[in-house]
Amino acid sequence: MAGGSRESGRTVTSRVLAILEAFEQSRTALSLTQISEGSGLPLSTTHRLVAELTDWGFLSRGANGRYQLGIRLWELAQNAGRQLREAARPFVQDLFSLTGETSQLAVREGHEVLYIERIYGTKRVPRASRVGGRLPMHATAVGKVILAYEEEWVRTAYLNRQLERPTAHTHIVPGRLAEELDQIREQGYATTLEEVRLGSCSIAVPVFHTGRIGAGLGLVLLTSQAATMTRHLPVLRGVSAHIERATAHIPLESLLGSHALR
Amino acid sequence: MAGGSRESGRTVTSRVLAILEAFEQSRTALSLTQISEGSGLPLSTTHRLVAELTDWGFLSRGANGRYQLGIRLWELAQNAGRQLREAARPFVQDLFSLTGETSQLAVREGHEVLYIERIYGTKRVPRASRVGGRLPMHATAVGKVILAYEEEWVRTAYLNRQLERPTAHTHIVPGRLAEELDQIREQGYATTLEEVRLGSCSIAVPVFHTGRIGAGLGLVLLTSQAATMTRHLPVLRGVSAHIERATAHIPLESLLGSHALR
DNA sequence: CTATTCATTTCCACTCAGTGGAAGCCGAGA
DNA sequence: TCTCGGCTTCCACTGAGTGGAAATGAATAG
Repeated sequence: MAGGSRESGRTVTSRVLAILEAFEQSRTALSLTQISEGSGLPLSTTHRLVAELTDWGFLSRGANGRYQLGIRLWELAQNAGRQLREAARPFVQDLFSLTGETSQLAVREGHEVLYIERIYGTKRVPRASRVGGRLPMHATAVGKVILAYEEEWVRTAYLNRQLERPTAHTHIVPGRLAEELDQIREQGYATTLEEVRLGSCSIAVPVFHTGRIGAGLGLVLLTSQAATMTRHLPVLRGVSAHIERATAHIPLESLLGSHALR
Repeated sequence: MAGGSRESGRTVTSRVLAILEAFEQSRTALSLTQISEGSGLPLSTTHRLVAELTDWGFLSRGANGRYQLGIRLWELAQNAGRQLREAARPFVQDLFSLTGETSQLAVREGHEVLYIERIYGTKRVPRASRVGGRLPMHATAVGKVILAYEEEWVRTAYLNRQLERPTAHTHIVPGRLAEELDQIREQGYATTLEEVRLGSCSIAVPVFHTGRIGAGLGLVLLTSQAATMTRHLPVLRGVSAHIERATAHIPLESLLGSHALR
């Protein structure tokens, strides 16, 4: 396993995966040439591999000749972390039903939070996150609450970097952030106010798993609701406790902390 | 492209994909040996490829040494059909909020319905389908409604096979099914009564896209509700119309009908 | 503590699948 | 008709991939 392999050149496997990952950057369908450029592979090689991936349904080709990730890939990937998501989902749904606010569940992946569940209606949607999407930890409530309860070395490593600043309200001074995390751990919840996107604020509580922090459960609200956000705390805590119970028996080592801190 | 390639042996790509697909059969984590058997590859080959997939996060290894599909794969695959799912999701959420019943959206994939959205709370859950899961079309309301509006040759091809029978209530006589499909097209909705699983019934309406049938939108209820199911029709139709409007601009060729009828 | 068994990991000489430059093709526009 | 850009096909070369076999490790019994 040794060091990084990502040099995107040696093995066939790496070429195949590089092709798939090329689709993460752009949200539109890609032409063969674009895939070739995005993956750094010669055109003819790309052509051959793409054709085979398409055969298997891992890529699909639209009417315009462009390619997209295929439904087979999606279908297959639904099995990843399925136990966890299926166990947690109805509770997140309950959280939404009880609050009427955008509800989300996220875990840490490296230096970011990865949203694994997100429920919202057609009404208010100040969306920044999405299921399967990532955001920096220090800009989100779920991220901060996870970071706050993480082991010390994770916190330290995290703060010891250049921190992104999505909006002018994002806290990026390491010292003050460290204090904020301490306070979060004391009070048992985290909040943000327009730190990832203007117009929205958020609040989140921790979800524990086998004694360690496992995930963050939170709500996103319009900034106008910021003052009264904390009224949702009882519900958040109740739902969190339910999720903890429902997922206690599920082995997560494979999901969490696997990618340490890249 | 020519004929089928699935012979699971020739190319490296096929070996890699065979390994990934090995995880679809079993819901538990797999040992190396199991993956080797499941994919039909020699152990040492499996070992090498699995190691590389793990490096990339497409597989992950639990504490017990067993492998599972990795979160990276899931994350990547969230981009497949994302436009469609993100557009439709809040409306399915609304359907759930308005009815309080398990709400689902499904498309046709070959001879089966593939559930792409499913929303339910912690209460009643007579679950048979799941997001990313498949069921035979003739046993489900969403499936029947899709089949009913499909082009003639699709219907014919479908009925011209041995039809599975999950429960004793499943309709599997081709002639009678054809009649039922005609009736569904006339009345504009389909129902089932314990046809996929005892204890539950369902009702579904069509969702059109560029003039053709695109998906099925439905509810699953307890059998005790069967008699009054149709009271949800107005809501179902309203939500369906909203989904049609919201997805009209999204190109779907790449999703639907791609895998004709395997 | 040793023997046995079964799963995983490592090794390495052989060879065929994969490669990619180049040429051919095709459709759109001038 | 000619041109251009992107896609597809071809094919001789070669090193990435292969897989049998042996080493290692973990688990259990004797």
